[in-house]
Amino acid sequence: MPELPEVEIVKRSLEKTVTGLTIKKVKVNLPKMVRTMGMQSFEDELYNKKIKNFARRGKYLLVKLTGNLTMVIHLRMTGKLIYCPADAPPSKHTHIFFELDNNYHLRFEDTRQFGKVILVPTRELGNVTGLKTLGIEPFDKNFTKEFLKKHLRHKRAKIKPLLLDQTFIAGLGNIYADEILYRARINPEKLANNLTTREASNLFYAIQDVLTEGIKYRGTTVRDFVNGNGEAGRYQSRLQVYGREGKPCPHCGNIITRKKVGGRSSYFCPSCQKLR
DNA sequence: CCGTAACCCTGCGTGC
DNA sequence: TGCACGCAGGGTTACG
Repeated sequence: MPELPEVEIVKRSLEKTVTGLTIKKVKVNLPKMVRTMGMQSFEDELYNKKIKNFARRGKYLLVKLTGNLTMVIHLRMTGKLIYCPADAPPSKHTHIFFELDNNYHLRFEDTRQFGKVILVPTRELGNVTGLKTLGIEPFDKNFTKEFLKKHLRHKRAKIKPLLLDQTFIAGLGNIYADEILYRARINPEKLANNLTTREASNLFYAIQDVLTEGIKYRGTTVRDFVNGNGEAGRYQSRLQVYGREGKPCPHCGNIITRKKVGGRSSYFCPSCQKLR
């Protein structure tokens, strides 16, 4: 499931392959995957637009095009962007074809159809639902341990659901949230305002370190994540707790538990991450 | 303010 | 072997 590191990896691979190319034709097989803001036709508006550059905000990928247009792409759980030769056979879940001027395609595939591609005039990016309410970037210079501590102080929510709240910090999903809490030795159900200064500080470093490692290992492929070239990530081999229910904690050897917290499966070590 | 659940959807694991 | 079922998941929205 693409979280910040996976979206960053997709961004970096597409930057290399499709920057500077021009979209010659767009074919949308599943119209609900697509939306436009203030335009009638997704296909028509994209005709002859050149791909200028890429950006990422939280789990959103932003594709900047000529004509002052931006494509806002959210992969949700199973969305993929694949750069491939025009004659490569499409998968049965390929919903959008972007035909480029070099006889290659950029394709959007999404098994579960939760993803979205929104075409928007760049000046209206601030009106895109989800994007406009995003919280701070984990690698923003203003995201510091003081910032984190200060904002945790008056939150009464459990820390895990809070980490997943995109309007608080942008880009964390279920896998990295569990890995971060494990690294910081914090129980997912601990209330945010009960975290000590030390714990808040540990949490801050865990957020940046775990995400940095996720990027370094090119993302986590649990089911089917691939980058823009169809290559899997390698961070799944580094996971300490996520998906490891019943297995020994790498630190203390006790058994890793799974429990629903805020409606999401949460994996943690009950002895390293005490509620206390 | 916070928690819970529904919604969108397909694939997969489980149990009969 | 096959079928029915339930669960998983991100983010938004609705409701208590």
